[in-house]
Amino acid sequence: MVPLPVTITDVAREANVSRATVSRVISRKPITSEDVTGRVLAAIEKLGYQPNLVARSLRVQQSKIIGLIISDIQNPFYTGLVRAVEDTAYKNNFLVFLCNSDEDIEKEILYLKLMIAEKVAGVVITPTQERNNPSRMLLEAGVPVVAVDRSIKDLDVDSVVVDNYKVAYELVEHLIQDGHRQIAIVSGPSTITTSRERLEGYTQALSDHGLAVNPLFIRQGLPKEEFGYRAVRDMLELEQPPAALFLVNNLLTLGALRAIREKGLRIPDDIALVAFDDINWTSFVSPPLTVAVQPTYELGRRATELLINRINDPSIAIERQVISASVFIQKSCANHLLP
Amino acid sequence: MVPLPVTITDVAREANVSRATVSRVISRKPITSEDVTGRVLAAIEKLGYQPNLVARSLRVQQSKIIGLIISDIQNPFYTGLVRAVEDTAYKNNFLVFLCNSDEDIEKEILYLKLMIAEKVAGVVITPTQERNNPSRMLLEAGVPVVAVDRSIKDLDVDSVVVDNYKVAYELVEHLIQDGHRQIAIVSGPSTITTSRERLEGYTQALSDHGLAVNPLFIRQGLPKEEFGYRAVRDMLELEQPPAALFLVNNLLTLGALRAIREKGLRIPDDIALVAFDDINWTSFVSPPLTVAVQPTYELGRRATELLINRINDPSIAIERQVISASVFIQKSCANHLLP
DNA sequence: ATGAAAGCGCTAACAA
DNA sequence: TTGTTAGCGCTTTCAT
Repeated sequence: MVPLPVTITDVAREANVSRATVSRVISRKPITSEDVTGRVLAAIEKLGYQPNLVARSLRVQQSKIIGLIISDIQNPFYTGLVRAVEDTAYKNNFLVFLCNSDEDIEKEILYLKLMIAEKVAGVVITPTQERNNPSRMLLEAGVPVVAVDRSIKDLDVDSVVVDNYKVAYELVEHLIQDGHRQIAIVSGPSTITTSRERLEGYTQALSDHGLAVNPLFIRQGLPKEEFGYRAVRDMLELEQPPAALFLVNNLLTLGALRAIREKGLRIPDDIALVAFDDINWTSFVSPPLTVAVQPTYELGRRATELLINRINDPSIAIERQVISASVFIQKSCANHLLP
Repeated sequence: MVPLPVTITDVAREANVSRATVSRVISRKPITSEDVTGRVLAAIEKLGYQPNLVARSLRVQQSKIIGLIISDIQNPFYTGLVRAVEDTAYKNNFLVFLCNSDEDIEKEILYLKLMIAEKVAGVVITPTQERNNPSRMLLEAGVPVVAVDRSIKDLDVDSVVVDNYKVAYELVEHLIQDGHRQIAIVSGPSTITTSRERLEGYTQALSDHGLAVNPLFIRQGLPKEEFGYRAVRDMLELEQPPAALFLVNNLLTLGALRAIREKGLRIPDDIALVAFDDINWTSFVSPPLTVAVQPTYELGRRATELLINRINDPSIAIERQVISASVFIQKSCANHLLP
């Protein structure tokens, strides 16, 4: 019951060679004779030797581990992204540390420090703040970083993002073209890249079409279900409630749907709705929602590839990739006032 | 741009003490004088020292990392579980390696070897196979294991599972009490604990109520959306199609819903349905489905606590915790043939 | 209460 | 082609 770990020394003794030679065989250095290679391999097999990666990491001063710091794995949006990171890491023989930061900058900092302490090879992160981001610590410690989904200002890192401004603009413009004038937005705080950019797309679309921006129709809060519910419920109580809603993410949309249902309103007859993010039950909601589906898997895949490329060659140029989201026009935004 | 890592030696020099003393201060050994402690702390602060956890792990022969091997993070069922594992690990100052095994035993083995090689403190796993499970390797290497959601036969490990047999029995019995006779099941392969137990609950409920078990009504395959779709589509083509369906997980249910909709059938008028797993869009499907909601977060939390307890004291008795799932009876199982 | 020294398992110079 | 040796950064005896 005392599991004595078999080390490289045991293998060396068993194969009658030095530890260095065993090491060479393991790392497939093409400088070992067939005879010796065979003996070592046999000894490894016989003893059931597993190399100690911790020792190797210490010695070579870098590990085959990448850190993934995201806001919340339970958000369906991030699930696909996480899966992509894991898949891509797996293909390249990396393991991944999963860390949930919960939009909490202190928690994010704590995890960043742990990533440095664990000497990870690199980090993929959805930064909580756009400005003054603590990821700077990583760079100072020489750990490559890739920002995904959200950007980091004034920090020279690779990033993979969606064209939030443009897509938001399109969604809102679509509502306008359907004849809507009273369009409200429910968004996250402007410290988050995506929230800020989507809000900008919204206001720009309104003013480009000569529509006034009504402050009562702009709600910003924690981008979670609860806030989506409260914001929409409140706005529906207004003297002049909005006729159309723009929800900037899936959780807010969930909350909005709850408020709308509670109020007994129907989509799109009583209120129109467009939103960011696929919600995998979209096709079961009637009518289907008009949404901008984000390529979450692609985001994660590209971010991880970027990171691994940089790990392999830190000198390559910083890259910023922008992917487009696909807008699916569906019935949820029709305007019943029009013919 | 060359980030020179500051080590314990640098701190020692700065504080004019030995490395041993710095180490003592860091690990809060209560045997350092106030004077020295202060100097060391100041030096750490000044130099921005971060301990190298890899070196520590090598030295103390164990890390503050746990491995999590699950079938697929993209399955909503596992998302809550993963989150719980991460939360609990975080509270206890552990990091977690996220590994997707994809029901692939080879991939599972590869990850298990990596966990051993990385010298993790313990592993939480949803084993792919009930029998002859490769987790044996972990135990032989002295790494504690906790099985969650599924069990491992003939291996002495802690586990946290749901009472699948009982819950399945209840769901099927409910259909029977609603007057259904032609009840089909779509399940996973019997090598997976949960699939086997739920199938057993199904057959037992049928025979306890004097109903024959129709082999045509038992479908087993990869527990994914695609198989759910194919299995239900095929059965609906039968001369004598089933009048009620029992889906043993969320993905299969998704597939079933697709097949049912494609066929133009309505629930429960044309076909009744009960299922395992919450599907977060349940409340938006009309009518709401009768489902057994599994306490996924609780599963993950308890499993991780069990694991950490065992890491702290390997001598404690093996524990098997069984949690109950909550059955939500909703309209999806009503029998239109009855008054 | 503190320091000196050894060693965790591995890899990489350097020698042979 | 192979072996010898040193050392990655840390903790922990054992002295003092």
